[in-house]
Amino acid sequence: MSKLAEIERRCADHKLRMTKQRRVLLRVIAQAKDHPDIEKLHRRTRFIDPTVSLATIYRTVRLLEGIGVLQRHEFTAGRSCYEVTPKRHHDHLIDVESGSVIEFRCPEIERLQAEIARRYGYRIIDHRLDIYAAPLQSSRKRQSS
Amino acid sequence: MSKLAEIERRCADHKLRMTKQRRVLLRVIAQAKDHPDIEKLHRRTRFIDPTVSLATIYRTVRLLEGIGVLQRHEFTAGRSCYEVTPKRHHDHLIDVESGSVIEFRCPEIERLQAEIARRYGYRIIDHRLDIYAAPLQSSRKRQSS
DNA sequence: ATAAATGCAAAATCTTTGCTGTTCG
DNA sequence: CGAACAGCAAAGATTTTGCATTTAT
Repeated sequence: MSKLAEIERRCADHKLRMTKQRRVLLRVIAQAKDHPDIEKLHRRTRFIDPTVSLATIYRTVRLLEGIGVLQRHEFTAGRSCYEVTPKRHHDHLIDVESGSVIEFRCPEIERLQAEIARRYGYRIIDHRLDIYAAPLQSSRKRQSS
Repeated sequence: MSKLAEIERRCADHKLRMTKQRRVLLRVIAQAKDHPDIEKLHRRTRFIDPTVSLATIYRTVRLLEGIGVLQRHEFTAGRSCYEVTPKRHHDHLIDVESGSVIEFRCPEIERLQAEIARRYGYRIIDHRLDIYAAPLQSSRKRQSS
């Protein structure tokens, strides 16, 4: 099942009406390989259908976050960006020079977090681990390790 | 050396002028036991000296962040809050019911992060680990474990 | 048919900034 | 004295919302 079809099914499950604007936005979201912010989503959506308004992007993204289709991040202060909620959780390493984002998993860190929460008498609802880092060989082509 | 005196010294080191408004704000900052946002800082400062303006809070907080006296956090979207940069780094567990914040340290997690960054060819500039959690016995007095 | 969704513009929030007058050093 | 700082109000930036109209089911 394609990512797009899967998202559309989840929208249907939640009784969201499939308008033409939403169809376009969902397509943009499903195709995104990065973590676009609202402005990017709007631009990409408009490229396909210039009539889609900014307000609709905001409203729809908010809905999608509400039903768990999208996940919001705040890599830079005062501006949210989004990704389709991944099947398996991952955290993010943000390249402070290029702004690009690397996704990584570390079950060991997850385990330690749960342990910490438990120690204080809590259960984890959510967590966010963002690593801001600079390439070891700055401003050069990076060689593969 | 008191926390306040220490902060004032660091301001002097950076050639910041010690105005009456700053003196009051620094006192508020040094006394804070929580992670106040701009509005709280303004309110507390005004309580001591009602003439201090919001713009001054913003400008001074920004300066203080710049010289490393303050650290900014974004526990809730679209609103920054601050704490005096701690001597030893720690992360945060946010109680999603009360909004209160628990500070914790986990060197093991730090180590794993550094390892991850290195694996991808990066060195860590900064990182943020916020755990959002609910108390195990919700809405009750928590007993010590 | 009707409840939901859209577009537009206005409003709401949070933060920054231009300007003028004041103050620290 | 001169550069830095303060207050105020206006401007920016991002996000939300009221309202009239359109659309999916």
